[in-house]
Amino acid sequence: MKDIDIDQRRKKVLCAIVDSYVETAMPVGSRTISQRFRRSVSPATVRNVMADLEEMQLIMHPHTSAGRMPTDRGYRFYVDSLLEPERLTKEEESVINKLLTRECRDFDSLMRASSRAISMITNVAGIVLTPRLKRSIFKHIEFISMDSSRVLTVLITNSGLVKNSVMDLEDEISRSELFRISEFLNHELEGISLGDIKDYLTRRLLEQCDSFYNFLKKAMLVISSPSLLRMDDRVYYEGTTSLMAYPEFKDIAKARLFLRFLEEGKDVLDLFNEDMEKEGIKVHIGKENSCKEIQECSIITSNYKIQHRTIGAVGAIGPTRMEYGKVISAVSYLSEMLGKVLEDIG
Amino acid sequence: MKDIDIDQRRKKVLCAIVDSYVETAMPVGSRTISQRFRRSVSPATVRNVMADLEEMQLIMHPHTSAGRMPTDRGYRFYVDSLLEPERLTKEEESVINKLLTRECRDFDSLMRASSRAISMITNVAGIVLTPRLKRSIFKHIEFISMDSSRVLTVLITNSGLVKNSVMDLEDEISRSELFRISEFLNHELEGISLGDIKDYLTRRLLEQCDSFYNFLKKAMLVISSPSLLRMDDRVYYEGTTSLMAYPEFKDIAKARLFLRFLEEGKDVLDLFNEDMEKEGIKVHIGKENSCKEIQECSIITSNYKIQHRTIGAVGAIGPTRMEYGKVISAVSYLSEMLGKVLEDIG
DNA sequence: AATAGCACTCTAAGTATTAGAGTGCTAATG
DNA sequence: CATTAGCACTCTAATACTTAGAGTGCTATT
Repeated sequence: MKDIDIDQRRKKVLCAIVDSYVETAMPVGSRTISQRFRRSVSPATVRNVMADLEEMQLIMHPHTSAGRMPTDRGYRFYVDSLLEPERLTKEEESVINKLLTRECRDFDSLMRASSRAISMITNVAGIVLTPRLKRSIFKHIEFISMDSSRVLTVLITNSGLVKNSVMDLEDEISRSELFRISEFLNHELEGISLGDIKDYLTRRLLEQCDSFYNFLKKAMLVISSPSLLRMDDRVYYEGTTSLMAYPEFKDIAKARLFLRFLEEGKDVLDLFNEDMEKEGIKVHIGKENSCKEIQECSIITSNYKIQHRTIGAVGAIGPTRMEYGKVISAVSYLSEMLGKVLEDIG
Repeated sequence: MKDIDIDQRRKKVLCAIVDSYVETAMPVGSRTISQRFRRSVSPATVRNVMADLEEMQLIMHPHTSAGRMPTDRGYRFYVDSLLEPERLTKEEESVINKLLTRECRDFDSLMRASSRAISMITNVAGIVLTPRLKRSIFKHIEFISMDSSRVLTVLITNSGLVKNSVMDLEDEISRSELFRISEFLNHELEGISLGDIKDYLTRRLLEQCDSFYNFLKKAMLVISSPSLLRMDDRVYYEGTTSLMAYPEFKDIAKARLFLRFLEEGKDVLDLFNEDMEKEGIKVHIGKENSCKEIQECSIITSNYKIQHRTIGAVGAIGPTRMEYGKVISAVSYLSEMLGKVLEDIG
């Protein structure tokens, strides 16, 4: 190893430190690294390299006589520059495939199966956001009379999401009118994204006059029913129990704060929504996260798409000390598969 | 206190031990009890009573020089004979009411709000089972064409549960036939419980002959679509994070087993299903539970009803050391309210 | 530049000590 | 006779003390 570029060696050492620390959760000593390289370098040399890496703030000391562990910056460098892309094994892929196809009948199950799939393969918590209603595309609407004053609206989107909501009509609109409205909407809104519907109808409204005007207005009233297009974006997560086995969560108070953070859901939702604007795999490491509850955690996210349109996001969360390679591949693969499954059932 | 029936005193002491232990989680000494009775009895006397209670296996010693704590039998006696029924405060009731009415638009939210309501008020985990499909009553069915081969079935029950499921038709049944089938079913099945539908149709089938026979057979095929009446009974639970604050869960390994137990869900479902056959509030204390993961926990369950028919169950789970009075009232009140809310939206 | 050697540091695990909370028993008391 | 005071005894949990060993950083050597 003598004639290797010094920077190359630094990289290798950092890599070894990360790998070893991820595996054992113990600060890594120079002896260990030396052995990892089959003694082709002495511990003393490794110590010198380590001193350099520490100066670069890529690794740190918990105390004088302890080994080194990666800093957030260290992980960042590892993820950006050292990690070569890997694929899940055939077995792992088939676990995901089976789970998704088995549970795809019902939307709720599919979401839960997806988050469970990630957590099973990566051993960290899996997170799945339901398809954003606003990004989904209108497919069909149908009104079903429940009793004298109430109507069940069934809205079908291209993501296979069927949204039921009950409307109180109070006799403003007759049944026959409602039937005409549904015919009109089904014809008119084909292929329009739910987020654009109101704008679209408003524009139509301005173009029209007289007799059709009132009809359109009623149609608009119906489609604007608060519960119908209301965001009920939900965060599914699973696998927190596996997380509790990590030494990082041995302090139950910390574990509790973390769980509360997930249970609360708001911040998770915001984070994922923000990430959804960007393409590809996103990685947030430790202190890079603005929420203090998860500053010792890392989050990996990815979008899933239907017909090349991003409609939702999946991800994983666990301690900063995680197997980034595997988690990234799992999140990536799942996002792809979930898109496909949704496309099939949509 | 001298001239009080000796049994009466034992009861009071047991009661005091339970109350104090529930509050502090520390074994209760004779001094403490004596003070609780404003020194009307001396610690020595209390010690004698305690010795009796211990002989009856209602309380125990963790070790010689520690105070007493209730045994499972002790809690059982406390719950059955000592606890007088209490009501939630107006504030607590209004917390439940607000939560349920605010989240009642959508079924999933309602279930989650219910479990959260229990956990918020009792500080233990709240559990809610979705209305059993088989116990619900048929209200309306509608078929919506999705594409050439698939049909979305929308089944509405009296519990407001709207069940969507997709059917692959493969041209066995024409659209017009399907329409006639829905009209037939809507007319015929009014008021029949979903669990009885198959039997009912089979009976009808045997009565009929010739032309109508084939029609009935197709109707039956449709209603028997595996995903339609398939049990997808689900367990909602919330409030596990509050649970983690209890000293009982300071051992993270135990906490993990417990969480896994809930996450798994199967055993919870079985337990609640079994309890559903019985009326009123059911209490399972510690070792009375057959699942070893929860033998240091107690479970309180109650049914909820629509039109006097039991269709589901709610409950709470926490450490045996819980405020039984409050938890029982909360579960009881919630089950009542949930039934009402479901009746309203059904 | 790489390595061996060595003094030095710090933790974590094990051991010892001790204060005090609480008991159970016995004898005294109204 | 039920109740109580007194007292010796027990056990825990907290604190302090000790020590082995893992690992470093520096210096001298190859």
